[in-house]
Amino acid sequence: MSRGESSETGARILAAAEDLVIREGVSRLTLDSAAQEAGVSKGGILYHFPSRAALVSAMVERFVVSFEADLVERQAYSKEPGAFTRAYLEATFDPREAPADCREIRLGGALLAGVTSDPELLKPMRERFETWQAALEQDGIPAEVATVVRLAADGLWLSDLFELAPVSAEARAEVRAQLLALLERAISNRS
Amino acid sequence: MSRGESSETGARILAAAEDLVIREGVSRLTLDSAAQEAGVSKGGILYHFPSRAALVSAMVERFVVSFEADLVERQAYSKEPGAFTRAYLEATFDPREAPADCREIRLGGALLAGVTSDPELLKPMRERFETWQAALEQDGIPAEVATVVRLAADGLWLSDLFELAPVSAEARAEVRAQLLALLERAISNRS
DNA sequence: ACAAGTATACCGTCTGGACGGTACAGTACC
DNA sequence: GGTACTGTACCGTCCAGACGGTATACTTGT
Repeated sequence: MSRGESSETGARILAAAEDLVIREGVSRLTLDSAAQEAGVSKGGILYHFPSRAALVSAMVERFVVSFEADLVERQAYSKEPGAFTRAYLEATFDPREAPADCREIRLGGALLAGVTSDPELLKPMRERFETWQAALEQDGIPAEVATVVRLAADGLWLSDLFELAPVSAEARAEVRAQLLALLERAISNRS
Repeated sequence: MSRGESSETGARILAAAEDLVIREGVSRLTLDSAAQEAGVSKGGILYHFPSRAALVSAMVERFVVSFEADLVERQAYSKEPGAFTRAYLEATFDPREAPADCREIRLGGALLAGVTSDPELLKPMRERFETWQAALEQDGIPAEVATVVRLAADGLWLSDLFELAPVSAEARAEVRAQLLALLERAISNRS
């Protein structure tokens, strides 16, 4: 289907497209603008990604895989109860790429927002969320506690994305502590 | 700027546009499609809303006002601590228009997703969120508890909107109970 | 009372630009 | 001689917005 990021130029195109999407949103991502951003011709883009949709799809895929990797890393293969829930919480509250604009997080939202026209493009993201939710429910703590943590984390993401009353750094730390306390309580209370 | 919904036809256009957006997303809202849906000509639309952006903007405004009214109604002017937080929680978990697909909630998300191209259109929504967040922080309970509730509610909204591992009705009730318990604990523990 | 003028509420066509995608000829490197 | 492009030219579609027109109601001067 698409040569994608297997090649050097393909990866550069993808990265440039991501920059563009983060800066201006998916709706402003055109083949021409992406070509310009990547320093490549339009033909060059279509050589690597057979259509605009394929390009967007590759971005979604990459985003999902990246967050997934973050989760795995944080969990560090711990099997303790609540480990996955904690990883999810921390991955959202203290993103890896803290520097300034938190590229990855913003990208996800821009993508999320931009692909509503074509539900097919959201499919990989939907599938991952289902997987994560399932993992949360099997995390050795009550499912409703894990779900509360997940929803709050997702809510934080939402507020960051669209800048809907974003939570300040201090408040964020307090909220994080509150959720961790909830988590600890659930761990020590389990039967 | 726009005659808007002050007239009968203006309101009909707005309602028709909302239906269209809920069904197909903002990207599919064109002047032509809206005209057809409303049983009005394209010129007729532009008479009431001077541009497509004005139409979308009116929808955002209406959505925000509607949710706001829901909050006020649920709060019923109670001044008890946690009243606003509880109202926010319940407005999200048990939407007024329960029937089927919950029109209002879906509309908000479709709008949210669709207006990323023009950040200006989100402004009224941003302002409201700031107001609500401020109210939550002044609700007579610790701000971090109120914020956790808000974030979880927003997270639920997000998951519904994009169908990202949506929470089942039973799980939703349990999560709601969990958050209410957190709220009650905060109320009884306040100094 | 009645013509003339004016404002309101639309209708429907046209245009110009943006964009996705195609086609293809050419280039440079390995 | 194939792989990896560049560059240009072009097609078809979609769509916002402009614009000229129309029908009806309401006002105003006489």
